Amino acid sequence: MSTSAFPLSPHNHQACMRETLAEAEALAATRGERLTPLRRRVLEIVLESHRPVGAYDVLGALARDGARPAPPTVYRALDFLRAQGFVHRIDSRNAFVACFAPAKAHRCHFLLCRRCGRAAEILDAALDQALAETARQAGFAAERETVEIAGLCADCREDASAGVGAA
Amino acid sequence: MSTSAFPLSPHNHQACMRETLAEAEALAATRGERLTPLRRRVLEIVLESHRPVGAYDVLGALARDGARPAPPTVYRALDFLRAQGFVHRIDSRNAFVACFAPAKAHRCHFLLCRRCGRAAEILDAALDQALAETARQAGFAAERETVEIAGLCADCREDASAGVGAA
DNA sequence: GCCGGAATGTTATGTTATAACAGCATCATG
DNA sequence: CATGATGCTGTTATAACATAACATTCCGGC
Ligand SMILES: [Zn+2]
Ligand SMILES: [Zn+2]
Ligand SMILES: [Zn+2]
Ligand SMILES: [Zn+2]
Repeated sequence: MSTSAFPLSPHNHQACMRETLAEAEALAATRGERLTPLRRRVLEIVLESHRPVGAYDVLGALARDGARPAPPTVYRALDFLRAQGFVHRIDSRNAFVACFAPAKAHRCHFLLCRRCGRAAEILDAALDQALAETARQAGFAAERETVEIAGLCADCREDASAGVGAA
Repeated sequence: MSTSAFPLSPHNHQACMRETLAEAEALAATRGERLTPLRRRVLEIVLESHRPVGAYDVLGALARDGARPAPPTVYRALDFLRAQGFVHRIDSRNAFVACFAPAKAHRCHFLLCRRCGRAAEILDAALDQALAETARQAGFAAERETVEIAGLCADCREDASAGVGAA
């Protein structure tokens, strides 16, 4: 289970998916929540990459499965997965990304690479602290945070400086 | 010109608007950019409150003026105003808010009150620092940041704890 | 088997945003 | 003044994202 800074470039993503899915199933069972076939399938679809996917991308993937669900079906599944913390929403992209550490309570802060498209969850106590302190100073009671830093990830910076231009 | 933490509850907003608009005009002139009547009017509309407004709200306001522009007209004006830093986008709300300190270079970080609806720009060096450090540690080259903290502002916390329920 | 609640299906519509091209204003230049 | 370049705005159409409202089905408990 990779909780590290940026999703390790060459990692065994099959195992990464499998483990995360198992973790989600265990959590749902513990909580008495029902990870139904549809919800599980939607989670699989979102887990397939570390890139945010749109709700209509999920819809398309389900359609290729043979089912032809309408948008509400997908949004409901995503709502459930979000409520369970299995999936997060990327506000700046109107898209959804899987959480690869759903068991660990955390705030949802992201690095978004504009080149490779990957979204990495940040787990940084100093940042959490700074955000909390900012709110405190303003007398503001924070309830939810959207923190999304867009730019170039380390891998893509290297590629770019090496003059490589992949499609 | 109020650059302070949360837009001071009882402030002279007419003056606040007027000064900010003048500042924007001066900046545009300095930069050789054209703050046309349409763009200026859109800025006025967004300046009318410290609350984020949707593009279609702006469209509605323009319609009430008598013109009946189509969406692209509004989005183009908003794009211009954003490029000039006169307006910021609130990603978590698909809405736009005026910048009341357009002359000052700054990152766009917001406090969003769910009760009064106001958006306050945060100018906090420690937070900027923490975000920069987070990116640096990941080897990430940050280009744009979305930082939006939603919750209850100080005024609204007081009102709530006083049991007051304003419309 | 029957009931009740949860999940999903279905239809329709609402909301946000952009592509593509047409027309017009403004301004420098000859 | 004509001319053309540029940039702003208008217009039409459509794409992309999201939800309301109601029907149906599934599934466990009785
Ligand atoms: Zn992986
Ligand atoms: Zn990258
Ligand atoms: Zn004001
Ligand atoms: Zn408030």
